[in-house]
Formats: sequence, C-alpha cells, structure tokens
Amino acid sequence: MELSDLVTFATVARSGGITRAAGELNTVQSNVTNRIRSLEVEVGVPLFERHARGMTLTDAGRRLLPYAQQLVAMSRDALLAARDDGVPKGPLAIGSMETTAAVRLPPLLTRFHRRFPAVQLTLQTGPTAVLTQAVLESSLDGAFVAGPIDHPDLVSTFAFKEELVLLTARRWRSLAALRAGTEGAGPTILVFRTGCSYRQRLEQILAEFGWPCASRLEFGTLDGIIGCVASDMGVTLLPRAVAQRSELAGSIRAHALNHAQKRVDTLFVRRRKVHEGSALHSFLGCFGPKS
Amino acid sequence: MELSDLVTFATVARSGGITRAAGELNTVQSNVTNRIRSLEVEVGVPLFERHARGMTLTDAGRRLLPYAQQLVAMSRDALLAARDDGVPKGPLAIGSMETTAAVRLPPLLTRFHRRFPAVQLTLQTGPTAVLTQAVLESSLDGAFVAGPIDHPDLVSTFAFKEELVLLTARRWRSLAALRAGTEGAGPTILVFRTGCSYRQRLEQILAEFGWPCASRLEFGTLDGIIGCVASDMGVTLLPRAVAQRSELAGSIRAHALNHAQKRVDTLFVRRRKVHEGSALHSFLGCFGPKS
DNA sequence: TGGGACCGTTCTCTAAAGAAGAACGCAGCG
DNA sequence: CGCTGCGTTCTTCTTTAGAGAACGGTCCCA
Repeated sequence: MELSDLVTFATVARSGGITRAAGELNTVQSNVTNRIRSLEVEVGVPLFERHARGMTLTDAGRRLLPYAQQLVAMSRDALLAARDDGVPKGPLAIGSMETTAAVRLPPLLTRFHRRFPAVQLTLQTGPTAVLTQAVLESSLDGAFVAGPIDHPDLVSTFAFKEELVLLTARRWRSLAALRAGTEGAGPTILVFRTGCSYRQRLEQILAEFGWPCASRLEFGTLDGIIGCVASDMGVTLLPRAVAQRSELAGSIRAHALNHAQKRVDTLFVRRRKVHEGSALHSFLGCFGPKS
Repeated sequence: MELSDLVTFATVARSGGITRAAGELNTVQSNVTNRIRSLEVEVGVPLFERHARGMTLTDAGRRLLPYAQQLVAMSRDALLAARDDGVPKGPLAIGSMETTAAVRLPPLLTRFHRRFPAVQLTLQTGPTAVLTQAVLESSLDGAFVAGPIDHPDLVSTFAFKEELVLLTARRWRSLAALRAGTEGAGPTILVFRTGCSYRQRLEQILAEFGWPCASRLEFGTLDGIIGCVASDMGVTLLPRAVAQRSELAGSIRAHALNHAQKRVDTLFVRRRKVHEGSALHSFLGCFGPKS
C-alpha cells in the first residue's frame, strides 16, 4: 500500500467514478482501475461497489477513506517539515471571520508581510464552523474564529478580545425605545448567510430579552449588513470595533450589552502537528505574547 | 514519496547504517542507497550525514523522522481498519502494570478469551511511563496504567479503583511502631526497578509523614518485593488487593493510609484513532460500563 | 426495442522503476 | 601497508506502472 494508491483511492471516492478520477489525476481510466483493484487485493476486501453510473464506497472503503485522507495530508506536512529550515517562507493559508478580517487583520497582515516578505500569505474569510473544518482538513494552516473551540486535534491561541454590541439605526436611542418601536413583531435581525457564529449569540440574546424575533434577513457581506442597519431595516450583533470603523458609523447606534452577553474571544486555531512550520510560527509571533 | 521509502528511511535512521538497514529489510545495500538518495532528491535536502562508520540524521532528517514513523504506523492502522468487519479477531497487544496484572487481569482475561477466542491477546507488563510510551508508538493497542493520564493523543477509560496500603512485616502493629522501630535512619523502601509509578507516591507519603528514607532497594518482581517485606527488609506501597492475594499475606501487615494518599485509579489508555478496532472495542466491553 | 452515451474492465505494448550483484572508493585500524 | 567495514556507482534483469485500444455492460430515449 503506497501513498499514491491512497491518493487514487481518495480521488475515486470523492469523485464517485473512475473516469472522473482519471481526469483529475491526469491519467487514463485503465490505470485507475488497476490501482484500485490492486489495492482491493492487498486489503483483501472490495472497497467499492460498482454500478452502472459509477462507484460507491463499501463499508470497508468507508473505513479506509479517513485514513487515506489523513495519510495524504500528513505526507504533505512531512515534506514541508523536512524542507523547513527555520526561515519563514512559502505559502501560508489563513482563514478569518469577516469581522476580524475587517478590523483586526489589516494592520497585522501589513506588519507580517513587512517582516516576512518570503511568505506567500493567502486569506480566506468564512464562518467559524467552515474555517475550523478547513483547518482540520489541512486546507488552511490556521484561522481566526470565535471561541471557545475544543477539539483534540486543534490548538487554539487567544488572539483578540471583542465587545459585541447590538447595532440599530441612529434613531433608536435605547434598547427600550427599540423594544417599544417594534412592539409585537419584534425586530428583524440581519445576519450572515453562511452560518455566522454571532448569529446564535444574537438569537440567544433576544431570547434572554424575551423579545420575539420578527424575521431574519441573510447577507453575504459585512457592508450589506451595516448598510441595512443604517437604513433601519433591522438590528444586528457585531464587535464594537467593526461598527466604529464603518463609514456609516454616524448613521448607526451601538447599544451596550451586559457582561455575559458582550464578551467574545477571537482565537487563532491551528492543527496539532508534530512540526509547526516556520511560516506559521512567525505568524503566531505577530499577534502572540509580544508585538 | 511513498510509504516504502519512509519505511526504508526510518529503518536506516534507527539502525544507523545502510548495511544494517538492508539486512533488516531483506534487501541489498545498493537498493537502500538508491531509495535514500531518491528521497533526498525529492525532499531537496540531505537527510543523512555520511561518515566512515555509518549515517546520522541531519536536521532535516530529524524533522522528517517522526512523520515517517507516524505515517508508517497509521498505514498499518488503515489496513487493519479496512479489514475489520466488526468481528473481533486477530492480534491484540495489551500492557499492564505488574500489580494490575497480578490481581485484576486473570479473571478479566479469562472471560475475554472465552467470549472472543478468535482474538490473539498478548500481555506485557511494565511501569506506567513505559507502557504509555508503547501505546503512543502503537506497539501496544492499550494498557492498564496508574492515573491520571493527560495526553492529547490518548483516550483513557476508568478501569479499577485501588486502595494503596503501606506494607510492612507482621511484627509492626502500627505505623507509629514502625516509626519508633526505625528511629533515625527511617525505613528502607522496596520498589520496582524500572520506574514504578507507586514509587513516587511512596516517597511522597514518607515525606508527608516527615520520615527520613534510609535507603531504597529495587526489584524486578512483585513476589520479590512482598517476600522481602515479609522478612522485614523494609516497607512498600501496593494495592490492598495485591497484599491480600499474596501467599505471604499472613506474614505481612497492611497499614491504611488517609484518603488523599490511598486512592489511585487504574486507567485503560489507548491511542486516539479514527477507527477503534473491533478486538479492542470488545476488550473495552469486558471491563467497561457493563459486564 | 434498437442505438447511442456512459462507464468500468481487460488486453497489449512500451517505458520506467526497482532489485540484485559486482566493482569501486574511502576511512579507520592494526 | 594491507585489511576490514561501509557507502556509492554501474550494469543487468525483472517487475511494475502508464498509455491506448477494444470490449462488455447498463441506462436512457427515441
């Protein structure tokens, strides 16, 4: 059983067919057939069920797949670790929540790039759950997500402390006024489309206030949310720093929350590995203990 | 980079030479040379320093080695997982402390073997630290060790609760009498040779009593310790069940300790893996929640 | 109920990789 | 100075992997 066999296996499993896998692997069908077959001979049990429109994993294949993926990912790490001479360089894939990317990362990334120009940093934004999964799958080297995170394969480092505030249009001078003004139906809440981590928190806070929740609108961008809050379409929950930094800061009002509600830590999570890459290590150094 | 290359690499690293590695791998020197060289070409840096009496790892090699070992171990797990159809069978390597093996395991192993005769169980005894390391290195599937254990790669399950007692010869009717009888020098303590986990505990307890420790004798077997306690050579610390079960129970005396001192949990630790083998799972079922 | 599209398997040929063995170079040691 | 141990190089042979073509099956739709 060789790593190349496992790559082939994982590709077939993912694409669901030998023809598609052969395309992805830049080879011909017959080779993929043979590799899979020899793998099945070695394991001793069939890994796929063949049917007219492709292949699906057998139970044995389903047991093997996560190992195959992990082995392939680890072999990539191994090469990087061996080549890593301590000088930060090469690609570094970082993920971040929208809000963190908007207000915290610009200075950090600028500083990092100035200190380590040999590192090719890429940034991808998304919700906490997606980013965490991406880190686990090694498609990201690390990510800024909303805490707390507890997973045996992840190491998390405190990055930023945020104060969450409830944002409304300027005309609402207090939460009580908002409450009175949305009697009955309750406020409309504005959240990110793809499972934003602050969304649960917002719904929980409204529940604690005993407010009904009229309706929910989902957005793809931070500016979209803030813009709609400014035009009094509804309320949202965001870090205070995000609201202050916005161009529309004059048109919105931030309402403070109580201690338990407002506090959220942004953590930097990374995969627990044998060897922490120099690029990632130097990145940690840019917002960690010092600097 | 293929798994067979990594096996070769790890073998050379462990044996410290190409000739020795070739012997272990049942091949000729020239092949090992070529595999290592092609690996070095692929990684892009030398992995070994050549000198007249063999090879030693470079920094890059030292970074690669743990990955290689883990990849090889994981590929073995992968094969076992794929082949594991849910029926407990095949080899199962269990480790245990001497004391647990003496009093707790006989009935457990008997029961397990009766229920799952297809599992070829092997038992190895040793101190906690060694067993834990063996589990981490996948040379044991699981082990009974003294708690607490906290390691991200290990899962531990409560197995047995033990009451530790201080064992002396029969003539010492109380700890006070022992104290008086060993005035000045303090008692001799009898412990296992290879870093027994109760040893620290015993030294700590004597320290809490404010007793000096005259000298320490190290043994290789449980019977040796108990025999020497019976003939009043010194004192030791063991689970009460071990003392009671001994043939020499009539010649020794167990002295109770206070609550904080006497309590020790025996845990069953195993490696955190993607797939828990059926054999191990069924073994856990033999002392776990039920049965 | 055929024909075509799709998909996996099988077979052959060729190229590349790996194993074995012999010869060589080099350092240390008596 | 020759011997021994160890790693490298080179050649030969075998095995294996890759490419391409032909085959056989299923499904779908006319």
